Amino acid sequence: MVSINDVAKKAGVAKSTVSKVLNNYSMVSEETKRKVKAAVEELNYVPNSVAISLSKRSFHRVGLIIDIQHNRQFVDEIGMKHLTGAFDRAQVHHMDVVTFFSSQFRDMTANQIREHLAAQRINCLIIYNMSKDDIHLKELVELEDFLTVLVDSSVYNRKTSTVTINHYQAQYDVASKTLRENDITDTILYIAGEMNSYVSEKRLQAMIDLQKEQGFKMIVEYGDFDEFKARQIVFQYASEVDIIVCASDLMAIGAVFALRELDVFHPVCGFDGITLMGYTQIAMNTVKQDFYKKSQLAFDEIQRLIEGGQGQYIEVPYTIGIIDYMDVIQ
Amino acid sequence: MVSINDVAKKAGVAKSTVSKVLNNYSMVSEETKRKVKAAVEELNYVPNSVAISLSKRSFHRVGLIIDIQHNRQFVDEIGMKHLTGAFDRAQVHHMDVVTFFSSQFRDMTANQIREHLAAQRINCLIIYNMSKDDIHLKELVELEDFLTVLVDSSVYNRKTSTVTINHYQAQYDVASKTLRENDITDTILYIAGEMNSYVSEKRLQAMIDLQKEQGFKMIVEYGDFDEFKARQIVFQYASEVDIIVCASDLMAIGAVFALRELDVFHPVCGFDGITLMGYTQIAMNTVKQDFYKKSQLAFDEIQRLIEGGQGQYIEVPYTIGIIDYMDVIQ
DNA sequence: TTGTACGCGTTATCAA
DNA sequence: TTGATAACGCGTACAA
Repeated sequence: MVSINDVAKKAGVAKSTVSKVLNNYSMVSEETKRKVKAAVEELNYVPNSVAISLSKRSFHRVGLIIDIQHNRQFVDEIGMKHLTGAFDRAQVHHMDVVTFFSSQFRDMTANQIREHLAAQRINCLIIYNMSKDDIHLKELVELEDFLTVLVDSSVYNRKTSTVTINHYQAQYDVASKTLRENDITDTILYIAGEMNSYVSEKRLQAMIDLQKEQGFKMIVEYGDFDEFKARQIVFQYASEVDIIVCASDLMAIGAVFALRELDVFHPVCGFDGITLMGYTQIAMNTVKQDFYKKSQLAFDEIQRLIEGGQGQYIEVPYTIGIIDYMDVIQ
Repeated sequence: MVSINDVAKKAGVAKSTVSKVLNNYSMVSEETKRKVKAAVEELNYVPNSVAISLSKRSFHRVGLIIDIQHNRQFVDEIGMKHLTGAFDRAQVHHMDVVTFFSSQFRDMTANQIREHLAAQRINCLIIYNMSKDDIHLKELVELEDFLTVLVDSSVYNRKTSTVTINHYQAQYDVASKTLRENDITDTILYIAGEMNSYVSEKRLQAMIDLQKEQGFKMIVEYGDFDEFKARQIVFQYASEVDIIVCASDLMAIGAVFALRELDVFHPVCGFDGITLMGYTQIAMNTVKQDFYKKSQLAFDEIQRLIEGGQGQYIEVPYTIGIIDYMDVIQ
């Protein structure tokens, strides 16, 4: 490979001078600049980011922590959109990115995670869908050793921002819209997400408040964002309820398919606005959010934190509606 | 962060001794081993992989090159399975992994790509679905500067292996099975993949040979693996054909939905066995392959090449069948 | 069996 | 404005 020494030799200057040209130092003559740049061009020289990150104190490598359970079979389009959104911005900002699964860290203490990340010279973190069960990850965020952006969480401090939609309001909106559109709203089955997930908690709270306002009967069951569990919950309660509100589209799909097998109809609404919904050709209300953009925004927020900004809470917009096949294919 | 010096100090030995213990050198006393290991435990020491890769010649970092077009809306479950499969094995082998999109390299020459990768100290490559349009990527493979595994391609040389299913045989099998199961097989519409894709070429050849054997009429159109294009091709030819064979499931789904809108029925078959198919509840024959396992295997093959193995052509199994919703959810 | 010194590619600090 | 030299954290010949 071509190193800074090769460039220096070709340009007839010292390697420290090459470094100065490359990093836009002011105290360097136009003549040397020209020579160095010519040599760089000719040799296809690309600075070694590994060496830079070892040497430079201010070099930033971003760790992406996603929570994909690839043992489950389902389509994980959300994870992919998170990744591509972040990778895209990383390229623009010329930053290195390393991907992790949160499952890797489940058996580690906060300090162990910290050293593990530091050992890869990672100093920035984007954590997607951090659960309260990830206690050590949460601890890590509170240590404030890394510049962190949480996606769909709610913690923030000096060095930590959160990028999220308003899960409370969104759940409230999609549920109340679905109620308005239907006559019999006597009993509602709410299939919540995971017991210890930040977003699940907020969505559940919205349902509880809605119930207080409108005074319907509500059965709450945790589906753990698992399509199969949602399916089984529906088999259990289908006869007693009028409307089913789900905390995720995947569970909503599981619910609708279960209802079809039982040959009964109840209105169902979902949450997330995943593409998959378009293919099922189920017309249900859901909360549409752009995971790709949200992840891009999270990366830009990392950039802001690097530049010295304080951690903050950022709310991104969502819309309520039906996902149609035609929306999905173009 | 904790460095090897901290461990050495704590254990009361030289840092080179620590290094020897960590890398399982034989010439070291049980006593020092014990001391070093105790210090490592206590300090949560994790070796800095960035420094290792800079220093050690034999350290291996693997670049993953995937070809996701995230501008298109469709669900990209295949890409995600490729990534998770590779990440999984990387963890087992304690190797660093860096992800790239092939689109990043479209405007670069082979030499530029080489320097770009070398600058990140990458010496191994897994390239997914390399197209013939990626001429510079292909050139790069031929330079043999990297240990490379191609997934679903056909090139191989001393330093390059290919992991793939038998695309020719699979296309032949799924098409002839679909023909057998239906009476009217007068005219077939074959919606091929991309003009310059290795796999598309092989799949098309299978159809041409099948046509010679069975003597039906065949219309061939390129759908570029694009669901929307497949849809439009079907609108154009639906009235003239009896059976539609597609080179991908996504195009097959596009075809079926188009037929539904036209309110006509023709048998359709697909290729890949994606989970998405289960949600559409379309009962069609397709080629089922395990992208997750294939990617794991590709990573293990990298390991074999590292250990000095020669590049080879590896065929993995596939099955023909229908993807059912129940298969998909558990 | 253990410790010393150098190299990997880069940036940062000084002296020239 | 430039160039020599010391870090960064690690592995590894080679010397002790």
